[in-house]
Amino acid sequence: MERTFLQRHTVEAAKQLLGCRLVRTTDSGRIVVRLTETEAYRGPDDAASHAHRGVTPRNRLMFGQAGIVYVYLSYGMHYCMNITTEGEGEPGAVLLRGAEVVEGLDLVRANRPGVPDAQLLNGPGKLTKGLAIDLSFNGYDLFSPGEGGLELWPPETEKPVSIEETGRIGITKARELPWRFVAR
DNA sequence: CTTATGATGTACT
DNA sequence: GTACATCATAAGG
Repeated sequence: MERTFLQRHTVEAAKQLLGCRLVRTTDSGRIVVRLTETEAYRGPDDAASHAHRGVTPRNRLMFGQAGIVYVYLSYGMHYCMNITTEGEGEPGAVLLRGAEVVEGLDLVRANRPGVPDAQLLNGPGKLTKGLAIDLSFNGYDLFSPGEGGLELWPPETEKPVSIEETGRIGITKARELPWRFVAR
């Protein structure tokens, strides 16, 4: 996987991330998931985006280079994970909203006690909890050499995933933009 | 300093 | 379907 994969219009990047593998390595073992739900967030043209009104300390990563992990605390209790997109100075990020477990099911279960398998990772806060991703990953470079416990791998097959396109979820502004994508 | 708000999840009716 | 927990952030005074 290369950084150029994300150096493009965020909507394109959000679609191409579907089917990709996110690999999380911890002391307890390795978790591999397949991304099944993403949402694109841009800048001035996107009223629902954190970057809509320019740079702030929180959203600054959205304005930097692509391939950086952007994590923030949502509603005071859940973490949401994004991957930055576009070029330097052009704001954009893709919110990871859902995934399915490919490897390490018991590790994910351990992170989500009492939850049925079908609901382990079907939401942005659930995904970060299941993969044990928190604010310490904010600013993490997916493409820097070395071991950090998180990697992005291409889809396992060349076969393109079929994509369902809908309005975004859980926002009050710019709901009409069809920037949510679900792998079918 | 103060205050309103939210890219959510869970429990409950 | 509705209620609510809980706090960093951003914007305003």
